[in-house]
Amino acid sequence: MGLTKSEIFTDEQNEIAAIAKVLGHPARIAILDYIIKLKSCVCGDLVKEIGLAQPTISQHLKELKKVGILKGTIEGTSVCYCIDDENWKEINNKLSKFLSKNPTESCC
Amino acid sequence: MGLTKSEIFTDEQNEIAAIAKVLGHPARIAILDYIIKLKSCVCGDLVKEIGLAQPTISQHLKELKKVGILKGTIEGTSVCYCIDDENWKEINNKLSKFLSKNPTESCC
DNA sequence: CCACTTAATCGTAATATTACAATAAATAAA
DNA sequence: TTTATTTATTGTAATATTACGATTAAGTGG
Repeated sequence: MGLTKSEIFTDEQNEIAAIAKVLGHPARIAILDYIIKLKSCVCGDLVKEIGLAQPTISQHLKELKKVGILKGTIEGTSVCYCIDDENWKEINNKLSKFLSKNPTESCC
Repeated sequence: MGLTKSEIFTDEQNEIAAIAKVLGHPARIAILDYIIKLKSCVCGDLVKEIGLAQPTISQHLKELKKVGILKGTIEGTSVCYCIDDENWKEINNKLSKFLSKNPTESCC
């Protein structure tokens, strides 16, 4: 046990969950907040800005990249992380679609 | 280690993450899908509908209740779970607000 | 009261996540 | 080449999550 039974859910359910899961950590929200605020790429000052060790930030960035929210381009010795606008839109659509599913009136 | 350093993030960041975290499991998405689809309360047939053991479903329901997405009312020997419409709206707003933060043009 | 049904809780095993020190890899600058 | 600088990776400890069997709790019907 301890392992999610993905096989019993639909692809859509697994996908929504996977996206939400990545957004389910304050460090990753903070990283996105920071990158979005600067409106441009950000490199290793995330480590200074957010109070976490460099390997930890690197790990979080990796997860954000894995679901496609971020993309990183190497710039000399540092790496520039940005929002992947296309994917962000798609992710936004998918989550919004899910969130707008609610019936107006629940029974209890 | 292994414990999230919530203190170093803003309340808003922690809140968004907490909501997303709960949505970050396909079983909980499936539960919500089912409850929303029926447009009315659902009791223990979630256990039949979704292929997970009763204690597991119960655990997931508890987490959905914890962040306020669901509310459960006892009906005789069974329990009726519904979307908490007020909270759902608020959660929708908070997530939508976060997702609409993205600048139109990223740098890389 | 006694069986039955339904859901919550407890205990626990398996796995995942979070965080970081240590180290490696890769480029830049001297 | 050597030395910084920057980021990724590896290894690992602490904690959290997921899932479920066993049990408990609480109501229903006989």
